[in-house]
Amino acid sequence: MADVNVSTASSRLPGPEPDRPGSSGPTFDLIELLFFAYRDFIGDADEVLAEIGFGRAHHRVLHFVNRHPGMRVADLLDVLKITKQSLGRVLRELVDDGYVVQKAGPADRRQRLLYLTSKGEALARDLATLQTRRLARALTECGPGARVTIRRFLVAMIDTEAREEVERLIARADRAVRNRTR
Amino acid sequence: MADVNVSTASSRLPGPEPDRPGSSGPTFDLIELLFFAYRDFIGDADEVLAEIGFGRAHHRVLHFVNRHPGMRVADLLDVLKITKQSLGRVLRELVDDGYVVQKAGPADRRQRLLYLTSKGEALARDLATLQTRRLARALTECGPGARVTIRRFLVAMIDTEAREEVERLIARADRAVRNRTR
DNA sequence: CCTAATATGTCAATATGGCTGACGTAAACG
DNA sequence: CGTTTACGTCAGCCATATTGACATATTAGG
Repeated sequence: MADVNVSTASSRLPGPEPDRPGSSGPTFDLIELLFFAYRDFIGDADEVLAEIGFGRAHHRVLHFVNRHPGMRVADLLDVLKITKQSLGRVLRELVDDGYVVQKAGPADRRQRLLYLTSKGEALARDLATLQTRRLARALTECGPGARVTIRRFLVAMIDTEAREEVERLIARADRAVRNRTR
Repeated sequence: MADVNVSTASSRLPGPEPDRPGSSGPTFDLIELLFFAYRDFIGDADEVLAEIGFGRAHHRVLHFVNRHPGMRVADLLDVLKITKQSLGRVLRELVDDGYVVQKAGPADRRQRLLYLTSKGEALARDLATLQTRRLARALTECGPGARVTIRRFLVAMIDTEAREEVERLIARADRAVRNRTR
């Protein structure tokens, strides 16, 4: 893999050379801020989840099923990029506890399309509210127009190969929400 | 290519509608983008780390010790917000493999001040380079001025109680780096 | 000086959330 | 038919986190 070359190539001694890639560069503080920001962003929901014995894995499933009612298990695996064995455990707990239901696909009955129960929707809404609140607060502090910049930045941070799919995913979910609330 | 779609997508109106009361909120897409952006941001380093049998925990320690040479174990625990038992294992591996050294504090000899070896610095630099490169690319795509907005956003996402400490941490590290490279 | 507090390390047990490999079952497809 | 697809599941492993208890050195205070 190309990363091996990176590792060996830059194994020179650290010195006061002017072109040190890690030297406070213009983005070094952003690395740390991203770490702290993401930790706190996730932390809100973690507390709620811990109370009912769930973790982040459950949150991710709740979130995406909520955004994409009727999505297939395979789709979820693709989005989360985990194995079906890993997902299986989490999904079973969510189903057993009455947060998620699975219905056979109308056209292809092998599919187990995923939906949230009202209980699941309530939890997903609570979690989303916490994160939305933090985001809204942050956006307010950044002033108007910041949203567009920040959205563009987040997209630009995603692997170029994955961007298109992510954008499609979001657009499709937004369309679904529009239909539901119409 | 994908970039065309991205630019058209992000020049569109973001989200369903800018401000819709009672809906899933205008920040819903940002929740997902943050998830994907952070995953890919971390993913670069994960690959390198996996090759030498390390994980994210090692990365975090490398990063902060690199930024704060001579920091105490207690400081690290405070920053990472994990238990010393968890840190212990990771730290031992890093020391055993020659990435980190511990020296007794000059004033208080109970302290084991943490430093990177040149080997540790090389690895930390490699990892930082990957993340810095992604960040720099993303900032470029966002145009000039975006950096300020994004930095402000990331700070605003941090718990208000923790912000001051984080800002101090970053400022101190930047100062240290400036002194080292002078 | 002795005791208490501090900084750190470590042992043991446990949980979560990933992973691989192998196998089963039902349904669709050709 | 037989093959492929969509999904589930069993068994075991690994990484990272947790709590609780205890050990050791060193500093600080009455």
